[in-house]
Amino acid sequence: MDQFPVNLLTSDEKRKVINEMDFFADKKNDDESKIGTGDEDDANGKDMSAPIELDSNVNTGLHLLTANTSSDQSVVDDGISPNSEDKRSKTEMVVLRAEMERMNSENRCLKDTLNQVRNNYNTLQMHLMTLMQQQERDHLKAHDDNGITEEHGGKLLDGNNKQSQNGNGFVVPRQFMDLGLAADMDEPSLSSSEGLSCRNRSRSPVNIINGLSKEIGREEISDKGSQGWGPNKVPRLNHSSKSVDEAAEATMRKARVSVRARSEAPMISDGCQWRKYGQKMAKGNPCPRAYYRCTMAAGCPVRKQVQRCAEDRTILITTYEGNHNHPLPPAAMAMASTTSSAARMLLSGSMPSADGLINSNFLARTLFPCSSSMATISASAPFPTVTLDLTQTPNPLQFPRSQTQFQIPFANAGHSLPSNPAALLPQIFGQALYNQSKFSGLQTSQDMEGGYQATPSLPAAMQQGQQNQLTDTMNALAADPNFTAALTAAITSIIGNSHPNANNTATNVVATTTSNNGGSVTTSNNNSNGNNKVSSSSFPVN
DNA sequence: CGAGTTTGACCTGCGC
DNA sequence: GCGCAGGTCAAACTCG
Repeated sequence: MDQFPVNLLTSDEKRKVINEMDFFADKKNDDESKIGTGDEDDANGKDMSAPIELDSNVNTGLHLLTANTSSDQSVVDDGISPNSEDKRSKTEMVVLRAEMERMNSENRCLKDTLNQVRNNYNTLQMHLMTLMQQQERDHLKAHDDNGITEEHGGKLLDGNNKQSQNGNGFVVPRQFMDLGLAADMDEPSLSSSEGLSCRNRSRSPVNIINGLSKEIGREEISDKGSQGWGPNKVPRLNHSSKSVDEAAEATMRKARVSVRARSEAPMISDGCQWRKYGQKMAKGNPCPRAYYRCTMAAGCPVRKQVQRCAEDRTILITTYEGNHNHPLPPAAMAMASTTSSAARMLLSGSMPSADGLINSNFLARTLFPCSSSMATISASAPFPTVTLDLTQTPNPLQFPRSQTQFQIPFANAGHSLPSNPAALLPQIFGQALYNQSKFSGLQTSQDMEGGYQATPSLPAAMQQGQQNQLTDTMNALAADPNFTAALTAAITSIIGNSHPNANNTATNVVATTTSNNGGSVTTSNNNSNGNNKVSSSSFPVN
């Protein structure tokens, strides 16, 4: 392994030892694999599993290499042979120290990567909101200018247009960028004045809410916001003292994320615990609509409605509202972050305006760049609603390469869809946002603490190809089946060390088996919260 | 016995 | 003001 190149050097070249170990380790692996300690030049994941072996093999390896081997080593042996035990142990110390250093740097690198992915996601999400608002303004301006700039943005906003291709021939969600973002498209840096001004124009949550109230033309921050959803009656009675945060939350609760998925099961498993509090016959649908409330924490405002589609009763429509007020297990976080992100994006885009259709296509392309029909936004609904249609299973081959790789962790069980189809959504969200960053050249992490260093000795190259390396890193990570578990553990440690329901929920998800037969997602749920009983008896389906 | 479900009554907003 | 529809409440009920 890494000790091999060290043997080529004498003790007074220790400094070079450390440097060269990282560079030559991979190339030397082929030779080393014959000895039995080497790994292929694979991703970091394999290296990460190596240290234990390495520690126990260091001495042996050194001896083998110095004493037993072949012509390549003879020269080295000549150099080392006069050494005393002392010198040899020093060399081993150097090896071990360097190895530890390398491991530390890898750990740091992985941490940085994780942090960067997370920060990128958040930053891009913020930026996306800003861009949507700017796009809306630009579009309105284009309307005022009687179509002068329509070619730039308007035509591409056509809901039926296809993915545009750039000069390189790869498919780019061009609409995404053309929504008032031409400048950013050309200038691959957010540090441009355009980007800064764009950023400066971002609305605070308060402004978003205020704007929404005006744009929607009705009092979104009305008493009703908390009226219906409050698990207790306190908000109902406390009208005048509503804080801005409460108002914001009320507005957020207005936004809905609807997930359509084929499922014979009465309810999709999303990692949360729900309690049914009502059922109603909805107009125009022979199937009753069930109302559930999140019971993972007292007072959690999140509700969901579950209803079969009237046209195709194999389709289950689950509509989420609100944000959880408690830590979530990873499985639940998937859906929670999805609904939260979608709601935020939705609310920042003033759906009910005339631009609803535009933003609908915009978000649809964002979510599902290869399908224009998988995500729609209803501007006519009483509340702004994002509908994510998972019944039209996208062909994984149609996804951009990196996007497909985001499904890899879920495909471990041999399915092309995750056990919880909705769990795929945040990946899509994140990937879509990441795609935007790639295509628009957003660089949001240069100012991160310590920067992103995949290779400690290549700091300059990192700035240049940060996104590419991030892509590579993420691809490598995604290809590693251990990454999901590691990421889950990391996220879990971030959002809260011990959530009482984490294990339970995770178990539920694991117990949920999903098969994907020609786009039909069949879910059998072994979860023990009793929702199956409710729903199976409630829905006149099956 | 507690947790969860069922179901009719009730509340609220909206359109006419 | 009235009726309708969506949403919630809460007592009764079921189940393990």
